[in-house]
Amino acid sequence: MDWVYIEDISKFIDKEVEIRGWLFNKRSGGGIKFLLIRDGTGIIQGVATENGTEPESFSLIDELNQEGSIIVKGKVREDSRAPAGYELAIHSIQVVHNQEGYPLTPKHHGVDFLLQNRHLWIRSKKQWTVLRIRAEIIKGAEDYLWERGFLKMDAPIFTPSACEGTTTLFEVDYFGEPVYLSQSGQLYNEATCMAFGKVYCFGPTFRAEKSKTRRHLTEFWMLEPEMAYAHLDDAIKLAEGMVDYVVHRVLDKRKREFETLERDTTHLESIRAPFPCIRYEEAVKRVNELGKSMEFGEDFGAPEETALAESFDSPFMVTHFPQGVKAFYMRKEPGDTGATLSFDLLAPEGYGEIIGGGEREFSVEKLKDEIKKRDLPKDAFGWYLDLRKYGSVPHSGFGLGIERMVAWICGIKHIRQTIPFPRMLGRVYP
RNA sequence: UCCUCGGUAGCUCAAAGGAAGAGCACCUGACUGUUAAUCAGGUUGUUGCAGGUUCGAGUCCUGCCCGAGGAGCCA
Repeated sequence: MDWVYIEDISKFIDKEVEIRGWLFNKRSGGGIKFLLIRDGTGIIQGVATENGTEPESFSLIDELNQEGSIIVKGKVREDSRAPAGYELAIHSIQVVHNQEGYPLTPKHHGVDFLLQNRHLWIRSKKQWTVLRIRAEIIKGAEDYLWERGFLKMDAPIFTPSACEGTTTLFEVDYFGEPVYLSQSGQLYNEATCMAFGKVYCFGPTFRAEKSKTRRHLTEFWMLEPEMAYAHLDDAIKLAEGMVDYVVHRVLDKRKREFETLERDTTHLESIRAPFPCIRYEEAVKRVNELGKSMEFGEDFGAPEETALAESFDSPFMVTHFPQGVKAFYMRKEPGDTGATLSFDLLAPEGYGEIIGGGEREFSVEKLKDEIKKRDLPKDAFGWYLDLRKYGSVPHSGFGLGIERMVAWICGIKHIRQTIPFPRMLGRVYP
């Protein structure tokens, strides 16, 4: 008898199969018992009857508890009364492990309780679904880059100093020396892209900001491509092309998951690159027209960003931010406008900034000036300045926040549900 | 760091100064097509911690702890 996975069950109609999984829920109707069995790839309803099931297995069902691990043998059949259209006529059940008292009952629970039980919560339908979509989003984004000749070059997590200087860092004792957990792979990407042309890194990044909102984690995953000999326009094209590709691929490959989430995907389906693109000055003007007040030179606050995003029905870009709101390595716009060759890509529906990027400063003198102006520790940037001393070229790239992307695509309000184990202010368990 | 809200049974919540309750989970029983199954019965308490006011505090006051939403900052 073949051990099969539930996601493949439609290929085994009228066949005898074995499913190895866990009891998701059960209902009993006297002489007939319904088991919802999950195996990590899906959920199927198993039906046990007095006539069709071994007597020992049949009576054993009464003692089975939620999330007990079981190996079930039976025959697959189509039945419109079953939740997924297929069900398993159970012949026998082998109990691998059974224990009562599973904390997460199929009822409502509070946020704190669920987060304390995150290691179990990820078994529940909605969390499981979101994390499957997350995996597909990551694979899609990486495939998109590989198909375009990008190589994955991992950036270090221990770093000697800040990439952007302004945000708070987690300090770690490194054999007596202070080092910091990476807040971006950006600077290292610039080195690897001068060696390999087109690269990306994908890893966790850490921000010790005391942010307590639905858009923030202290540990989140960022996908950062970087291209040598590329300008702002090239980075923008890559970013919007990637978002377009990933959205449609996920809609195509994870249709069933979106049905489970009851996510209305009509606006996602209509997304087509290129996206609307406005300069920072225009965005500020627009925000003020929308009734939020905002000065030129400021970055967008959350309410301003949301108002702006609501005036578009697709993802859109804001370009040429002033120097003050962007990192020291962002290249200045030629012609002394005070703007940088930068862009943010914002998701609609109030999900905010999911991509930030631009063209990097490649003149060693201008970069030195900027480091001095911002009072950054210049010794730590020696190697970085070397990149401009030896074979410096224009180069561009961006960083994509995976969790915000997942939240937007899944229509999830809080980013904590878009990563298996969220790290937040005051929460590092489990 | 600041603002707002909250902490009562394993879970979700009610009890507006006067006998601590309900639903779910769990246990017992009924039911051969259930969809968070349903129905009947049963078990479940240091009301976050410390102090105060009062004849009497889950309820009012003070301090602390923990959590949630938001701001700033950011992806």
